[in-house]
Amino acid sequence: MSAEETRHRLLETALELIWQSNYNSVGVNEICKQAGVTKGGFYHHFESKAHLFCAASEHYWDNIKRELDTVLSPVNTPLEQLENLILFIFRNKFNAESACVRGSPFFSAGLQTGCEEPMINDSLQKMSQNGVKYNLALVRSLMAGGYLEGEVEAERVARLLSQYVQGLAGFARVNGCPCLETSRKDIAEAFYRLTGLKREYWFATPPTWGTCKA
Amino acid sequence: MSAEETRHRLLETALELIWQSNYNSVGVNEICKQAGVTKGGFYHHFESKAHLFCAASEHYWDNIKRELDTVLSPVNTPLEQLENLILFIFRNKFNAESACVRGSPFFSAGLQTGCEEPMINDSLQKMSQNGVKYNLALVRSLMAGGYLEGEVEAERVARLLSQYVQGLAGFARVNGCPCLETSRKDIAEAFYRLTGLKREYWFATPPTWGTCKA
DNA sequence: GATCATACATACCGGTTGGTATGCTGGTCA
DNA sequence: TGACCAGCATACCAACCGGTATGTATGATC
Repeated sequence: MSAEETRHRLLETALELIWQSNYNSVGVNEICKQAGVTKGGFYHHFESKAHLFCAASEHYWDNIKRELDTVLSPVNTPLEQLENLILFIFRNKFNAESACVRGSPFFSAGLQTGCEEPMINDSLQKMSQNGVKYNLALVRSLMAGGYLEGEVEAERVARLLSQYVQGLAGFARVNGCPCLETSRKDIAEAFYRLTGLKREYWFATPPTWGTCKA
Repeated sequence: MSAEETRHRLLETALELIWQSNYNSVGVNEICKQAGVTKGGFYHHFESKAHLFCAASEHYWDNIKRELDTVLSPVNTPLEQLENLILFIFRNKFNAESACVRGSPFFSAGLQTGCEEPMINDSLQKMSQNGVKYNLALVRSLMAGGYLEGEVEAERVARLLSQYVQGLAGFARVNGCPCLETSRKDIAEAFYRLTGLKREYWFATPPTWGTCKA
């Protein structure tokens, strides 16, 4: 196993484990064991657990960003962008194969709060604000296209969307995820309502990005 | 200090501490120290940390329920109920004096997830579903009063509200809470949008329950 | 072939965790 | 007056935590 691969596996494993629970309850030992790396290896690549977390969150965002840029690509119409984003969030929050809730460790970053490390809080904040930016872009293009009704304050609506997305995973995790179709409808309807999308466009646009497995 | 008072102080302290962070990162020692109770006292009253948590969540819900029954009292009009609930959530999520985010440990229960104890997950689920029930009652009375536009599926909307509330604290915690007035407007607008409240009623109803300090 | 840095592996550390065993103390009751 | 018991207080435990000190295998460089 090469050095780069070791590092990569630590990042991915940390994501996967924190994904399933949270920062505080995932130990370095567990990450190492799961990744097949010894503690010496861990601390060779990362200064501390907090540093790993920050590196992992950046690594995660790199992937997300690439997908989001596709989802919200200008080649798509605003309505398609909206539908694609809904689909994207749905797919990132729920694991269709195992019908369990993954919960997106950083996008819904608040789940991790409560740790004192300022470095981590900064990292989470950056991640969250990145999400708001993409929502803002979407809302603005919907506005420009005349798809929204009433007067819309774009920044506020973008924030509302982020707040909602933030809560999605937590709610689903606590209450279980009995019906994936329901979850997807929930997300869609929340986005329609929160953006103020005109009724005539509700559930009117087939998604163009990727395929929905559920 | 009487036995009942000791127990009560443990419950309250546990709430306060978990409030500020989460279940995993709050230790029994810290709870005891903060409550002025020794470990022997703790384990005299509670079988385990998990048992304390469950008892605390029930204790918390007892208080919340009493407030919610006032907030959503039938003597208030549906619009007043809506505004009161918004105010209630605002006051429970944000601490006006210290301008910090409290985050309501059980109402937005998902913040705590990631611990393996099934007993705790059950407790959180119960708490979350209680919240949905109250949202459902509100939506139904808004429906009956003709305050909503379009066709509304009450259960879904109630769930959307809970999902949103769930995310509020997490988002605010991560991103800070620079302006309380903004936060309150966010909550209000999200509730108006998610319920589908007719535009003519937006920000039209002065709250009747308690007073807003912010 | 000697040198040397990278990339780990192993063993260990002090501190903290949830939990327990036991001792003590003041009030209740026969 | 002595037995009894709830209601703690104190001391302690094994397990685990994040982190470190040190040893070693391996490939590149001169």
